[in-house]
Amino acid sequence: MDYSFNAIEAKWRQLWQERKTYQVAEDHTKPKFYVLDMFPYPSGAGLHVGHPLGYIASDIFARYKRLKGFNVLHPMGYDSFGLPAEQYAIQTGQHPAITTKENIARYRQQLDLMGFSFDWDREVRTSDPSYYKWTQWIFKQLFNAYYDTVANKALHIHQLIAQFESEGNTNVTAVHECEQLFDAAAWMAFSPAEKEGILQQYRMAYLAESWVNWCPALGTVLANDEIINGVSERGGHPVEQKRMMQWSMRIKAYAERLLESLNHIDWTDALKEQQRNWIGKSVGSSVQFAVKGADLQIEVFTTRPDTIFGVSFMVLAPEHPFVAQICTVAQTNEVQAYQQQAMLKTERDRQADIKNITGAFTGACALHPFTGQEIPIWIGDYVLASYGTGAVMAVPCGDQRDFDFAKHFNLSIPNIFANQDCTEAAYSEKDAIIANSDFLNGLDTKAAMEKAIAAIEAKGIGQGKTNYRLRDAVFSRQRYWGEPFPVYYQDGLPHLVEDALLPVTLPDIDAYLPTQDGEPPLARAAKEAWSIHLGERMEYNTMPGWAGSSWYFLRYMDPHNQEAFADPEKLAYWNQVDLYIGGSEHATGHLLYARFWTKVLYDLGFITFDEPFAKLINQGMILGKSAIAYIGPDQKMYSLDMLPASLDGFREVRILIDLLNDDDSIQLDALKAWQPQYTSQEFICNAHGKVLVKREVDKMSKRWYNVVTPDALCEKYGADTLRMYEMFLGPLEQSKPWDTKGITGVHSFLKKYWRLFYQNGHFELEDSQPSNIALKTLHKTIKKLTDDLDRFSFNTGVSSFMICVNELTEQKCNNRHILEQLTILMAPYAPHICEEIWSKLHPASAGILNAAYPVFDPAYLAESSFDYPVSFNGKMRFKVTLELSHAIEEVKDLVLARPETHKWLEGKTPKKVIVVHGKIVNIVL
RNA sequence: GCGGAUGUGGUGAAAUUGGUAGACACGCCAGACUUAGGAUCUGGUGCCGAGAGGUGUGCGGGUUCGAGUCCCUCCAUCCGCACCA
Repeated sequence: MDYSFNAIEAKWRQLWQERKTYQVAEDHTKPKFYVLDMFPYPSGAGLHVGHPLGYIASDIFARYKRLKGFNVLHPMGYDSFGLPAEQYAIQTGQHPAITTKENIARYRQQLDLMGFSFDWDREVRTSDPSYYKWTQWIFKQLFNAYYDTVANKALHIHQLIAQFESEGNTNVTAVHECEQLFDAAAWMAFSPAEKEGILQQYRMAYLAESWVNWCPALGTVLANDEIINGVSERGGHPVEQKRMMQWSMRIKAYAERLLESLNHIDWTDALKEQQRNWIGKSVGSSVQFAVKGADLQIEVFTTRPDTIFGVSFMVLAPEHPFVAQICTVAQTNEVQAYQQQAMLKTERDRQADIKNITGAFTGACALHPFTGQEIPIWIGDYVLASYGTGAVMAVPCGDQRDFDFAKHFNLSIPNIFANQDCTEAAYSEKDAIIANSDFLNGLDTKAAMEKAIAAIEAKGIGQGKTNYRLRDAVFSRQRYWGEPFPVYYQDGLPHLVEDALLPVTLPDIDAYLPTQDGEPPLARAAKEAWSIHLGERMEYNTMPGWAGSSWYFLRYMDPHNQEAFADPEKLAYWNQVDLYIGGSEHATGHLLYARFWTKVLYDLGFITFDEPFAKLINQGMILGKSAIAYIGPDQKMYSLDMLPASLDGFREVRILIDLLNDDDSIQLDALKAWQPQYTSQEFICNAHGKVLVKREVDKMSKRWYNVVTPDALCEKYGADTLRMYEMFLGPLEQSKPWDTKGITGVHSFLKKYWRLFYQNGHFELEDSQPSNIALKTLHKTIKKLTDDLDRFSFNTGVSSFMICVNELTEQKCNNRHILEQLTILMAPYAPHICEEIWSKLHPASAGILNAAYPVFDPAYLAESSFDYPVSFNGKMRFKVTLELSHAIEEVKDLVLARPETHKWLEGKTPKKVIVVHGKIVNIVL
């Protein structure tokens, strides 16, 4: 009987749904296991074969854990706020909610085809008011929190206010930006506006000015990737750097904890390293340099206070607030011109372009704090306003960028290292002895640092300091399709909307664009359009994409709760995510923010764990294979093998891969029908009358015409085949190109597996005691499979099944026990076919996931002899089968006595013979 | 520029702890069955060589009895870099 996968899969999809096979609830009699996928943004293009890769892996693992007796939480939802829907709305006027709903429906349809064991009753959508009500609620907790450096955790802002009221802020131990000192009386005398202004400098969620990419023509802020070569991607308008009042999150307060607890989670070293670098801890010192003839102190942060005597100039970021004040009249034009120029560059451009050294002299000088020497103050765009203090003390002999700058502008490069030459390049190693440095002479870096910091502190011009590259996270977006803030303004001050009035829902507006005067789209909403309208106005910004995704894993635990973001008992039961699978592109965005919010919620007592994802695996990207055709100067399309030696005047065009035959030739009629420019295309065919294309690996994307969707493959080969093939492609973590051709191998394998159960066209199994050889095959497979699953090696798992089925076919095995055990092993990978077989084996069973996972017995694999590979100088020459009972010395003698050994010895005496028992023999000549 | 990853047959890959390189598939070649094949089955297939054999894991060095695996240098490709998600 044939393996009719379409019928089988449709049947089980329906039965699983009817029986609610994958619904879970808290069950204290079983150990819990939480398997999570990074939820998708539902784009208009639907899913391509790359998207489900991680979902298949996590589904296999979730099913495996269920078979192992765990209560498995395996949910799915949608990260459904985002720019693409908004852009589409701008173009068409269609409300993003409609687009989003349609896209989700399409995603769901595609996901259902693949047979995932998601508990869909727990679905969440970040754009659903019942969900973002709680995103707003969490924002409120952040607004009402500050970070106490002694308790080393976030505390409620009431505690801070109480302290202000009783003693002012002189003894406050909080992370803040408040430079003003006040006592209790002064605090009590402040106006509400003054009080709030001060509190903003302590709150975890606060309003402050930040630098943004402002596009005046579009009236909006742009992301770096919306800017191409300094102009907006849409429309090509100029973009400039601008300060703007924005909501921010004080994630910097958590820098040390985010760094430290990386040591306690099971993520790859690569990913942890990326987060460590992102947080960018550096230990050094702050130093103040007085400006000559002005009452100004320029503060710098340096990681090398030991090199302070090597300072020969200073560089400020072009945006540094002092620039205008210190610039001399003579230099004003040059400096302003340079500022203009720098303003047009994005930060990334400024960092990437180190070949073009640019800068301008302000005309002003600073005074060296120890020598009193005059130090010219320059501005240069290699210094970033957003890192450190936006100013550096330049030590050209010790820092390559400073060195290059000095060379370019002909500034002096004093050498402060004994026995190091600094005429050609800076010496940035930390192993030199300091010289020409007054009281630091003769010290090594470490000792010099300590002494320099002590001197700096003694002089009162700075202190030892730890700096982090991590910046506070900007939390406002001037967009429509995001969470509204639970905030209104009264007398110009932000106030929170009370809990009972949440959620503040998105008001309808007439166009999804900024207003004429550059206000965000929500400023267009009429008062009545808001679900709540308080004070003078509501907050017009919306939250960023990462707001909803920073806590969604918690909502899955209790998705319909209307009283809390989740029931504390359920939070305690499901606890951390045990396995999280998703793309590595989220390494420093989502994964850091989710850790941050988790820690805040932990500090405030809402959850009992302070890391969200105990174990994390990154799946690689599936790439597409584009089809590239060549069009000659004569406008004819040339077959790849008909191209002339010189391609002058030729252009490459990408054509839809669906228009190709298996041999990479174009279906010419289909091409002509595809796009109007090809309607009367002429071709230069090869000798076989074909037009071949070149295949090239690109990102899988609509724009390269190389997208392969799961739908058609499910239809043609079945979901089980597709699931196994995606796993078979290679290691989960690696990127790899998609090639549909290979899928037939996996499909044949499933057919071969199916045939094992059939004799003369009937489903028929024999019940006798299984043979030793079949038991050996089975147990070898059990061992390999469990080992592979434990290290998340899904591709080798599929190979093991193939080997097993090949061997059982060879053995003509039709034994019930063997095939039943194999079926349980395979159920996580190919759930439909295994469920179908299981239902034939056990018609009364509630489903294969209730079966017991096979247990490995090493007794079946015991061997008495081994094929020793015999190598000469490490090259394997022949094999000798020997009993494993032979000791090492006996093996050596037996091998040396062999005639083959004599042949390879070529009359020489072995210098050494190495025998590793049960592994190898190596004879050294 | 900074940070991370990856380089093994024609292709996707395997080799889990330093111990037989290329398992398992795709493709290709030869054959069987068939009216037919995008079905099924059998055999072969890293490269050079008629063969013996030589050679081979991005390049170049090193450690070791033994290196795809460890160390150093270089090269190439991909991903991220704070408002794409």
